[in-house]
Amino acid sequence: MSATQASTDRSTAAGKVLQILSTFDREHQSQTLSEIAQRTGLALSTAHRVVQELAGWGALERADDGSWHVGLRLWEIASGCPRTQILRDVALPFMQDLYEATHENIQLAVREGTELVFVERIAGHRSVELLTMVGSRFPIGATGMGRVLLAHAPLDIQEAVLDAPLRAWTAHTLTDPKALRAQLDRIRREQLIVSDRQLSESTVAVAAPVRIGRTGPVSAALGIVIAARSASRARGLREPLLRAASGISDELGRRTRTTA
Amino acid sequence: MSATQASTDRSTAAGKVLQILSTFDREHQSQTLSEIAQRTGLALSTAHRVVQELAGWGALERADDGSWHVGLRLWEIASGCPRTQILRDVALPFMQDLYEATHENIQLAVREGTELVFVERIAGHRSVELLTMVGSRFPIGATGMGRVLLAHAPLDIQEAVLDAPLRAWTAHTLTDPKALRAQLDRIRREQLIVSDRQLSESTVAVAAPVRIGRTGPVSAALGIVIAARSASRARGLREPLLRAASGISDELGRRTRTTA
DNA sequence: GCGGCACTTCCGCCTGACGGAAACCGTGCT
DNA sequence: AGCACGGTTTCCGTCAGGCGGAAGTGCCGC
Repeated sequence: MSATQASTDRSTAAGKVLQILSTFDREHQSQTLSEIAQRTGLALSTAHRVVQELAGWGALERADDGSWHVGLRLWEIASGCPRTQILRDVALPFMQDLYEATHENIQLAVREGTELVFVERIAGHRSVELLTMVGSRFPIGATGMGRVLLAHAPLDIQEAVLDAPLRAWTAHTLTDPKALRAQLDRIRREQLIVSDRQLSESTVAVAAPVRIGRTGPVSAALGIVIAARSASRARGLREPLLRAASGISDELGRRTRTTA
Repeated sequence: MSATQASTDRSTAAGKVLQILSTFDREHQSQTLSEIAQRTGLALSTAHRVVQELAGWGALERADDGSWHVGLRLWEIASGCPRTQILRDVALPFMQDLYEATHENIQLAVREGTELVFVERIAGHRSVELLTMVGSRFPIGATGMGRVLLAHAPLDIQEAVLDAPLRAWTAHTLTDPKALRAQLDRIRREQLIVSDRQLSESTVAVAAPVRIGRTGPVSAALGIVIAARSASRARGLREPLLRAASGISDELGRRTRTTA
């Protein structure tokens, strides 16, 4: 009976729903029933039944070509996720202003575990091509924004990241734990980081922490990403970035105080 | 069989997951286990088990005070919802420009059934207080943006809305089906609507359809919402709104062509 | 027509979900 | 301290609902 499912053991009913939903990741936003069955390891008939049920609820929708994708209803529910919603509501106007002042890519991200998740982004037509999009994940050590979050993360997280080998995304990526540790110290001192071509050869980022209230815990990172060829502009972005970040922090503090 | 499952039949396993997720609506973004059990009608122990499982997966998260809310993982998956994602990706830069030109509330919405769902919004610090937020639903007949979508919806939807009694949200809301029908005609002719205090006494909206390609099906509505007291400005917003809407339409057409 | 593919439906076996009940907290009141 | 209470967690016997193999359907393309 179901002998060899060592690590793939997801036999609970709720688990099946989650398994199926999880297949709809960045690379597979739209897939056929058989793909779903394949990727989850479920029997076709089982996948079919669950998918039908999810569809009946609006959690999945079917495209004209017969493939499935995440439905509007699920998006609605999920868009109420407080981690992102409060943050977005509060941050957007500030990001707005920042964009208007700089016309560069403005990004907002939170930490989950040892990864960075992008929550919101403002970009004009003619901005740099970015690897990142809303909802995508990156290892926390690889980007300026990630390092900001890492610098303020619980110690066990920091150690975990520093102990693991650091991947070199570009020729400039810091891979020496010592150097990274020093950089984290500096972030804590200066509340800011200028990150030069760490994730991609063509981009430079400036990033700062967003807190809950002026001195509260760090809940997100705000960053500006510019083309590496105009790296000289980075210096001028520090001031507006810090202003925006502390504006968001203050507003977050105000809201959570009254809410709680 | 399965004869009389009128409304109370929610006995499937996947159903329980969905029932629970559905409780996390606009008004209940954060709730305790007992609330969930109550609102779903599930036994406490059952709710507990399922919630635990969802939490194990990151679909739900627990706040410091012990209450539950939607988790980041679910948000990530759902943020891949094509209906909203493609739209947002394409539309944001244009909404951006539009905001910069007008400094008013810029909103983007899609239709689902006979309802309007807000997908994205750009708003400055000092903008009008709005009833709407990203992810919220409204009856499609009540707003300018909704009527734009209604005007281009399948006929059965149109009839369904026109046949049902129209709620008067304000003293100015159109409630006569004849008048509404005329307005829909006009929207189709002019590709634009100025909607005067239909949903709230304090706001006026200008809205236009967003298509897939220049002549494709209408997939969303783009709108600008301003304070009713500055209604005179509405006229000047028509041009930029139409420009932005057709910009988005063109870009959408381009992308879906290459993707498909 | 025929084989192949992707999806849908059927149905009997059996497992994993169900929920009542009881234990386990933390908190506030006396 | 003792107690009562609301919310949460664990346990476990019963049994209904999920499971998936297999057969049926519909749709190409050869």
